[in-house]
Amino acid sequence: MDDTEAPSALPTIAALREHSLTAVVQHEIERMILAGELAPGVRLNEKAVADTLKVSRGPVREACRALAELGFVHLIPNRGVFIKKLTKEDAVEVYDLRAGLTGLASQLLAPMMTAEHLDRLEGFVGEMEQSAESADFQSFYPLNLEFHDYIVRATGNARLIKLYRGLVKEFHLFRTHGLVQRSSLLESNHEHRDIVAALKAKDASLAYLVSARHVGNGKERMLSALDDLAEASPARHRREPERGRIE
Amino acid sequence: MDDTEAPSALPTIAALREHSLTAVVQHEIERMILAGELAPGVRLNEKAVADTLKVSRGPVREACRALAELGFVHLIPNRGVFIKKLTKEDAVEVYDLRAGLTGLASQLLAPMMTAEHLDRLEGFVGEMEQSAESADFQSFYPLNLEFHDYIVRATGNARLIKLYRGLVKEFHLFRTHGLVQRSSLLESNHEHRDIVAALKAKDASLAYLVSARHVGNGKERMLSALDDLAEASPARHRREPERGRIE
DNA sequence: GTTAAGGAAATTGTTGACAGTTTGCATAAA
DNA sequence: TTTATGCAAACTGTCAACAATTTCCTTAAC
Repeated sequence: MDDTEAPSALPTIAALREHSLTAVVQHEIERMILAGELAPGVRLNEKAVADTLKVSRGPVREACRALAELGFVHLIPNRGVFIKKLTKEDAVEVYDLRAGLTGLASQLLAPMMTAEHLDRLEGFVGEMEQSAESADFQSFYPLNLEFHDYIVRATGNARLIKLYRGLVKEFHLFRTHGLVQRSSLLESNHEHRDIVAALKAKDASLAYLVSARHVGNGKERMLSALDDLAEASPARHRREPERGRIE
Repeated sequence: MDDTEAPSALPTIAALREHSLTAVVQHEIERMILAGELAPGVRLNEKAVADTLKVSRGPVREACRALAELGFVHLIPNRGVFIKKLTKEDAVEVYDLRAGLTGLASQLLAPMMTAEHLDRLEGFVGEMEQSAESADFQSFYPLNLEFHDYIVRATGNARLIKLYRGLVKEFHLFRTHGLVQRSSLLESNHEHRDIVAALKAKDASLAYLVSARHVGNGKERMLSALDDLAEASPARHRREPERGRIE
């Protein structure tokens, strides 16, 4: 089974033909949201977006429909599309789901573990160990992403892969919104070792447990960090971002 | 801003305003797919759909974009939208995911179980018991759906609820395509009792295990049934549905 | 008989325009 | 000053038309 998706081999012809205007617009809006260029809660002005991207409103509207289904924006009839606002409750939801899917991926992979899988995973853990020891969050973070993505990919379950990556994107949103802190790198990587060990032993139940708990620990760290934050500035009431326009 | 408005007296106006043409079209196409009126693999003729529903192509295209993100249709640039074909591999994917999400829901609900939760769940199991004893699949099936949906709903995790219900819809598709058989009702309900028992004991790990296994058993029954089917008519090669038009 | 080429028809991609609704401002009344 | 009212601008919802691409049928060559 080929579980490694070709990164970007020959996007020459295929890329141009695969990318309709709508797809490009969708990708661009998604990028803007993930990059924080579109603040949560603001309304997307269809015409403004269309003019900026040099297209008509049709593709923009189609892209927004897709993004709404993906959960990045919210549609209100006759009002327009609004960038989804993410609350602490949303973070909890995403963490819980991510824990479940991460655990499920490990559980599914455990019985089909190959030597190559083990090699790759141990490679990631080794690299992360180095990053963690030098407290290099910059290099640790993408490795961490790739480690978990690799496990999910290796299951071969396309739906699981899609859902998981969607959650990871939402998770990125929390980072840009400052809801996530850098956790203890060494501690995190120790949990990675536990995951690999369970996979190596082909113990599906254990693999689920340690994987789900790994994400769950991240959730707990976030919640306690948020509580600390609230304690530091207790009377701070939430500011409601009003409607606004892009550009 | 405290608008002391009457709770939810007239959904008539709200309902109309909530439903844009696009939403109606999306719902209608989804219904046609789930009802089997649109066969897998066939192309959706935008103009034909638009004419049938008495709308222009714009809303149809927007609806299709949303349905593509939901996984019901597949978009091929310059070719059109195609109803997703579901294979045995798809069924396995959906089963595995559904097992994971079902397990996750039980795991999340376990620590927050209330007396009312227990009451409702035991009620469902009791009703299913009656249906199972009289081999009344017709009444058992919706009860079974509601039992599981209730557990998922009770978690309060909106994303989990949405994903789970999406999978259930896909699962319905397999039923209409004959990939799923009526399993042993009594056996299935016995597993329901195990789930409720684990939830009652607030044992999250056990709740996950029995819930996930419950769905996993369904998967195994489907696979073995499929194998039997293949054995019965061995040389039957899969017919490739060609492109076609609706109506 | 099979394969290749050409062109017409059908279909999708995209655009601009119009209708209905919402928003915001200005004016007026209390 | 505050609150209501009405009008104008802006925006979304929808549609019909045009452009680009694909599909299909006909014709011709081997």
